[in-house]
Amino acid sequence: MGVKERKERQKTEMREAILNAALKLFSEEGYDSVTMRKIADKIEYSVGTIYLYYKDKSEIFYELHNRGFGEFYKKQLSVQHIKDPIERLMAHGEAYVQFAMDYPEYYDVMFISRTPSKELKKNEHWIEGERTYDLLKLNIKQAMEAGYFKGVDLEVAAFSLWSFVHGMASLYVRERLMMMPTEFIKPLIKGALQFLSRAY
Amino acid sequence: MGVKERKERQKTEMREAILNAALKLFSEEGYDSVTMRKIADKIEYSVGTIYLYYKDKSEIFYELHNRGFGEFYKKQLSVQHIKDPIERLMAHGEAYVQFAMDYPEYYDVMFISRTPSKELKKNEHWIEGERTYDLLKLNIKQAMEAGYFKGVDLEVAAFSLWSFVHGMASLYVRERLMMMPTEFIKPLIKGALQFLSRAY
DNA sequence: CTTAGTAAATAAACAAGGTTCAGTAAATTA
DNA sequence: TAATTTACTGAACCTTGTTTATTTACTAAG
Repeated sequence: MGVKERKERQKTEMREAILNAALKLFSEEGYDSVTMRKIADKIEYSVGTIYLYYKDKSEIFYELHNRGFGEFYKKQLSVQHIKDPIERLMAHGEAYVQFAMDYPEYYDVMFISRTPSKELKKNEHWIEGERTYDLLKLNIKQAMEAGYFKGVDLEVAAFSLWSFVHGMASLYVRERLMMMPTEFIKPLIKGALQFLSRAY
Repeated sequence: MGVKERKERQKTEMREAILNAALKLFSEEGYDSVTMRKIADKIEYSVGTIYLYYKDKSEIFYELHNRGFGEFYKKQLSVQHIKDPIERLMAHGEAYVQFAMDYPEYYDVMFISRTPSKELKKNEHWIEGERTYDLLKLNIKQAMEAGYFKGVDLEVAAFSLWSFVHGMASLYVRERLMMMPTEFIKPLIKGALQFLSRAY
């Protein structure tokens, strides 16, 4: 009788397998050069099978995009217990970059990869990102209440901090820091976060 | 006779025509949705003809990319006349981001795209970039001599400033600012540059 | 245990795009 | 004018996303 249940389970397992294969391939080669046939090969099924589980290639992308944001948000929350608003902001920034370094594939899909089908879901999928952006703004606001960021507009501050960490993250993920010795990168990032805090 | 000369001239004219058509199309529709057939249509020749002048689609792109790099460096230099080191640094940053906004396709290959041919041009490529990174360091050093950046390591400062402008540029180029009204983006960038200068 | 019906998976086919190449036309040279 | 070289063409090839007709595997009723 557990037939229906088993089928459900198998269906999600299949969707999972496709997703895993796709994530690996996307981060290794980028959206464009990943073909449906490569994904099919990786999971050892035929091409057509994938279309029984996902509408098209971009749907796979968006699913990964969403999961990435889920993980991401959790990481960001893990820093909220810190009392001092400045320390919390620093930790927030460090968690951001650390996420990119730990899960470069996800970071790539979330913030770097060219998004397929331009107009299609433009608004809808930013909602995911908005949560974490709001968290950043909250932390900045609290720092403001503690006397920091004097005379700075909240939107400007949020945009600045985001740009800053995204800059480091994306240079790292897309291997534009190759001319720096690996062991210097982490200290450089820490130093940069400290440098930025001079502006708080 | 000027036959040879005329042929040379016609050859460069043709290459130029292809480049112009391609640039127009690239900036209108983006690299991926520009087809060789569209370029051919635009210059009113057959598809195959293009391959007599350029090895492949990416060569057209790289040619444009190189021109972009030239423009880039010029843009950066155009700011060097500014006396005040802080104003100069601000203008430097603004020129950086403005370049990315004016030539998003160029910026993309220079600093975002995964490098297609592995080692092939990696070094040569970065040498181009190094020029402008050195320019940034020079400007920071001069600001240091004028009493700014007290207690900040030069490498950290350069990395920070680069990350910052690259962050803004790449969010813009890869369309991650879609949730902001277009007319707010420019002021936001200006505000961010001003905010960063508090750390100087 | 059979068998009709359903679900899952496949292979083949299509369209669109980058690229190649055999052939044609035009220009040049002799 | 004839031979040769150069420029160009467009059909054909290959890859990739997607669809569809068909086959295979499974399920459940009789």
